[in-house]
Amino acid sequence: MATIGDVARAAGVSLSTVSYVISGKRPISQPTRERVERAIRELAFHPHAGAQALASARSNVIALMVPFRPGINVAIIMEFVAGVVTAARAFDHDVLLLTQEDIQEIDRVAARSLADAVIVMDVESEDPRLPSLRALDRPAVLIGVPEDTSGLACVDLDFAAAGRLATRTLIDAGHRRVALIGASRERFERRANYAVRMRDGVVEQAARSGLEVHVLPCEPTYAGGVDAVDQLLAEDPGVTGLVVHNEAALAGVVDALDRAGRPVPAGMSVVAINAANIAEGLRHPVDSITVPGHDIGGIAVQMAMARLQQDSPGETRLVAPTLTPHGSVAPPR
Amino acid sequence: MATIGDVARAAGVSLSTVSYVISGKRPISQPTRERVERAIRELAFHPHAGAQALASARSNVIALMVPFRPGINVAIIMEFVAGVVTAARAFDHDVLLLTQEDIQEIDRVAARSLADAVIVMDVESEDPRLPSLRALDRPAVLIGVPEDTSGLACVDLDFAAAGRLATRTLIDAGHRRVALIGASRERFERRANYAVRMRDGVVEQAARSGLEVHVLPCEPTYAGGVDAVDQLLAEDPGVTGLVVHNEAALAGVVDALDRAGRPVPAGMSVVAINAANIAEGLRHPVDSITVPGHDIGGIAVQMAMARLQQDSPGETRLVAPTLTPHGSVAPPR
DNA sequence: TCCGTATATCGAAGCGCTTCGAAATCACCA
DNA sequence: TGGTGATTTCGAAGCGCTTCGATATACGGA
Repeated sequence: MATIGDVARAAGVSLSTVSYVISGKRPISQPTRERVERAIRELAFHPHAGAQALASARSNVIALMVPFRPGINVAIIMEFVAGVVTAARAFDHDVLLLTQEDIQEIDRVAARSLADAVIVMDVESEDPRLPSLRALDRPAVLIGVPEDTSGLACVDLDFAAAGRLATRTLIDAGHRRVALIGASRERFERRANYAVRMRDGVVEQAARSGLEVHVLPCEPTYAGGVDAVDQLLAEDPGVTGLVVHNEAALAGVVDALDRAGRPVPAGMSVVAINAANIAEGLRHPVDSITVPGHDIGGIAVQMAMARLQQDSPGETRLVAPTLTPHGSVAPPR
Repeated sequence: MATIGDVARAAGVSLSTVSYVISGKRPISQPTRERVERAIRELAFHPHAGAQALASARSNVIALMVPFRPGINVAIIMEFVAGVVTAARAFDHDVLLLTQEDIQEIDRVAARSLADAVIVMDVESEDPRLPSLRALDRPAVLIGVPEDTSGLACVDLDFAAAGRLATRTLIDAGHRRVALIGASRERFERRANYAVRMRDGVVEQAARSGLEVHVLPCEPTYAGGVDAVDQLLAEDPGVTGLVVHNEAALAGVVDALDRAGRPVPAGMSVVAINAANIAEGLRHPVDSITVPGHDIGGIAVQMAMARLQQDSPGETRLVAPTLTPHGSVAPPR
């Protein structure tokens, strides 16, 4: 494996000149630079990551903490991850994978100077990792918005806006009785921020039109969706517009509506919030606000990089939702 | 951030003694070791990863190349990843994430000494990465089995055995007409090894009982499953046992059988191969051979670690399948 | 008592890079 | 022609750790 010394010898310059050619931190004359670059190419030189990290106090690695606990929405997680990796590479950084099982991993990675910055996914309202993250001596970016964001950098979909958008779509189509099939009761009880913000958005938008919303928590399974529909139609058969914020239950919801003689969209208009590539796999495709996981992951990296340049104050960035129609919203009959 | 020098001073020993206490590569007397360990604890010392990598020529990092291309089975990917990370941490290694977009990433990571070993997921029969992997100057483990495994370390589910097991389950229940709804035509045409091996296992097991198998490729969507069932029932209504090796289509298959008056299991017995946590989300749960992604990921790490100790010859490890019944197999009516 | 052997610890070199200050070179003008 | 400042390159120190050979100490046997 060639070293920077080999390159220097081949190009007939000093070690430091090669280093400056690579980093661009000092001006190097055109001819010298060309000789060095040629030597680098010919020797297929790649700087030793450890040596670089040691000398420069920068690892060029971002740590990414991914939730692996069961029940998590895998598709969307993968999108985030892909977005983070892609963006990180664009900044010439690599991504180190951490699991959520052990909070201490954050500190270990920082203390060992393994990573320059940390991105944490799936942050909850009262996340146990918040103290560590606040105390961390390097940039941290949270995907998800905790209750108290002071001093933190956060990014997420604007779930309140998504709730409003979904609801407005139904109302604009003429629906006057609207329901929300949301996250599981457990999520609401733990005050999972996305679930709460979403619900508040739906309720608020409906209130603007003088409407009330029937809110049903729902287990994140096919059966959960079926149960929620059964319950809804029993308690409130006049509902004609439905917002579904529960990806795993969506198929069950659609099927149950079908079997109840309320097929989408003739018998029930539906708007869902979910990961991309879900809406198409259903018996009846559903208008969707997809979580732009790739974009959000990219923004998280940008925020981390910015904070690596200069430490910035806390900031929460909420990405605006967009709705993709699939013909599941029709006027009420 | 404390350095090993701080620890040495605090414990009143030399630098090298601290290093040997940490690595255990030379015997250190009990009292000395205790003093050093106390100093480490009190200073919260963590060795600098870059310095360690530089001095020891070992980064303690495994690179993991994950497929992010669309259409991939996300759930199972996540299981692999989780298995790899968990196992890696058990060996005191971290995991660096690479995407499949760029083959050169493997070489870059190796040349920079960023990773000690590489694990590559979703390897195809004629994978474009095979040359790089064969030429690599450090251990590589493939998840998936290419056509020519010479000199390579591979691990995967034993799909042929899975095919035999699924088929035997149906035959033992009394079924004499059996079909396979498999991967997409495109997968078969590209000779995706898992698709082919699975099919061969099914066909072989059936042949042992003197039976033939109706094999249908199937698009990996809900609609694909519906289409496959329609086609099957049209062409071969006498089929009573079905093996489904197409996770995304499974829901469509089950629903289509339902609507065709052939509900599972009364009208059709079904065994599926899929990721865990899929079978339960269906209208009718289905007997499943789940891909043990977590285990396979762990084995991949073990293989990499073993090859870090001493280079071993090529080896392919196939994990035996296990079937979890969910009541979707009944005697033919 | 002295030597050989085993055990425990030390010291220094070196891993491959970055970075700072200084040296060398050059152009230009007085 | 010498001096000045700007431009380009060099040299050496140092980042924090590992590891090899050497030293120091202890112990048992002759």
